[in-house]
Amino acid sequence: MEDSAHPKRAVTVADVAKAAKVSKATAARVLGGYGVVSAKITDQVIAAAAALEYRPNELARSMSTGRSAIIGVVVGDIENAFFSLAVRGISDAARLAGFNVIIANSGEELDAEKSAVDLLIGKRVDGLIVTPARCDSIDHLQHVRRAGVPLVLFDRAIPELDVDAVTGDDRDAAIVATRYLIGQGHRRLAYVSAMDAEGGGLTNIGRISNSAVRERIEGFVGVLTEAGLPNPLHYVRLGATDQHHTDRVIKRLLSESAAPTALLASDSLVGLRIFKSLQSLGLSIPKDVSMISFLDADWTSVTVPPITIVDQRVYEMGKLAGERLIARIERTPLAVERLRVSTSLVLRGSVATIGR
Amino acid sequence: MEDSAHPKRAVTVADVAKAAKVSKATAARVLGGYGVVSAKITDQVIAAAAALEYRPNELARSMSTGRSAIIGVVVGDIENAFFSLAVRGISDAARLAGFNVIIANSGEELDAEKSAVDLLIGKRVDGLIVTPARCDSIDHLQHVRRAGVPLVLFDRAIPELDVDAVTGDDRDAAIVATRYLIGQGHRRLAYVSAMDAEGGGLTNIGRISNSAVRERIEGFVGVLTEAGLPNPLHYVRLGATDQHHTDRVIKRLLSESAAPTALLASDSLVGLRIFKSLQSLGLSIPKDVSMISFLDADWTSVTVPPITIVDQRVYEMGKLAGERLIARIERTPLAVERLRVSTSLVLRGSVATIGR
DNA sequence: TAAGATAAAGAGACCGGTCTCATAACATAT
DNA sequence: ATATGTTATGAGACCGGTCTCTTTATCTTA
Repeated sequence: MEDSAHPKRAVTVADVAKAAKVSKATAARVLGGYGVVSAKITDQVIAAAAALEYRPNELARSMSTGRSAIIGVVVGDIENAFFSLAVRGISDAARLAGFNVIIANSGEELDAEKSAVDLLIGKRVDGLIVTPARCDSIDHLQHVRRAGVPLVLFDRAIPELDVDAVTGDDRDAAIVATRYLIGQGHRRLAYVSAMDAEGGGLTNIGRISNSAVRERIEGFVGVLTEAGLPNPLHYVRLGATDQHHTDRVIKRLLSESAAPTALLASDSLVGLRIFKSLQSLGLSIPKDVSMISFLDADWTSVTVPPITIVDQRVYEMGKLAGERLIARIERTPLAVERLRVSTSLVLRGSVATIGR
Repeated sequence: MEDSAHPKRAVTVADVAKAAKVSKATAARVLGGYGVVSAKITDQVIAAAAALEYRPNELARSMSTGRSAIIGVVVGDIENAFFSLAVRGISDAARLAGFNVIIANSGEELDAEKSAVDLLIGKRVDGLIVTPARCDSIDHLQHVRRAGVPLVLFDRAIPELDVDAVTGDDRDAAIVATRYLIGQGHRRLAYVSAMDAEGGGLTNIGRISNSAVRERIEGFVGVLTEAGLPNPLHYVRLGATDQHHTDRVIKRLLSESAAPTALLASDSLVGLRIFKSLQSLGLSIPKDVSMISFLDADWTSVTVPPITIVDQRVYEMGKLAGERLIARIERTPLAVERLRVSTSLVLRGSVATIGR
């Protein structure tokens, strides 16, 4: 009984060596799978290791080799379907190459992101995939580079940082979705994002610190402008951070004199909140308001009507990021680039055609 | 340029010590935050460390202290909302206590689970939370205990293994849901699970290797038996592993002569698949068929009708598991126990009252 | 002012692997 | 028989921290 009371020093190569009556170096060669050892001795060592239930101490191994076979991932919020799908893609790529994954959550907060990065560097991960919360604070990321740890940005690019990035083709996605809505006869469209509304209104798109958000808004605004629609910036609304705030944003938006007839949701969480807001306002989709959401989330296909979405192929994005990072870790010579994963519009039933 | 070309040996305490003109031991005391050092020397060392951008090597630290401040988590499938919520609960508990989390996926397969456990033990995690894929193969888990690593089981208990477990109150949940359906006048109910149907039919409940699944089925069958309803085992259907298989299971089930009027889905993924199956069969919920799903997933509240669910409070389960493990790691004296997190039935609109 | 107590800094072993280099044993060539 | 090469094993340094033990400097107190 009380197994755990005796912390029972773990079995080491030295123990195995002694049991097999060989030197530590020889036992290590067998157990570590390197160097040359005769068949007879190999068997002895393996038998001894099995008898003692030897398990290598990966920590010690990492210390001397300098490689941990771990890749670190810093995401905004694991609970978000976007990230959990991405993580699966990354994990799959990692496993295929013999790497493991440590996940850390930033909660989209810069400080948490910094300490997560520090911690993972401290654990001597072989490489890092980061979803930067902001693209204007890059000291900690530059330090990663200076430390010689390969880095791949995910979902958001930072041009000033000379490093690989895997993102969706956000501008294009927004353009396609917006054009589609205009094609269906909509003339007043709004883009709703969960980004924190610092100060409230949006004045300068260029200042948006998150490239994915910025590019989508640029695409959206660009199409509106190109179509000669008035006051596009007015139709970009931020701050849909939770159900309560979303309700407020949507309510205000729809009670304005030139209320939009179609809404574009920046991600599936915002989309779900908007859907619920509309539901609670007693509005029917798409009769009263049309909507399009980003990300092919579970819920979008079972609502009435099912939601037209921009499919981001997040799993592929994650896999690509993982593969890219591993290529860097293995020093494959590659130019630094931004990999864009194309998106596609999946038409379902949440967009009405407006008569002309 | 080419920062990463020079792998640039990381800065160590020795480097900092040299720069601060003190001994390695003294620098280590300052940097490691232990022992006693004068204010003046402390400042010198801190300044040197900052100038050199020293980052402690946690690997080395773990080697000498024997503690890694990491807890390992082996889950069935991160992509499943159940697990990603649980992981958030675990992570939150961990962060509060200064621990980090490594997540490994088993894909609900025993071999993958074994190697994940081995790997995490190899990384010298301070403790382990495992969702055992099967409750009848416990060698690898027993080895964890023998290695002196604290272990907490999650979602599924294994009585033969004298170790803490955090689960939902699965039997009770199934009983409450089943009784509710019967109370609404249903007389033919089916329980549909994603568990692999080895050989097809279910013959012996006691043999089900997953305690959560078994207890729910026991609860379900128990209530049916108690209500005098015929042939309860016949109404337990396994193998709803993907949309295709679920379609087949549901189609067959509903085309039988004594087809059920209500379905109980074992988790939210199965629930979603059932919902889609019913939709594609042109059946209306709850007019044609009633259903209840486990887990308060996103999609369940936005369907028409919204789905009545058994709320499992997964976040709390995860948090509890994390806290329990940390208590074990810190050698808090506690009796080994099974912690059951109670569930509650959330009535929405997917269950019809059948006239009598 | 010398003896003892106390505080601060240094020296070096240790954790458990990897890996270089030295050595021993044996085979082949001259 | 001696020189040379090849191969298997052993000895021990090293990775970057922690931590014990020793030494040195400072402070009391008689």
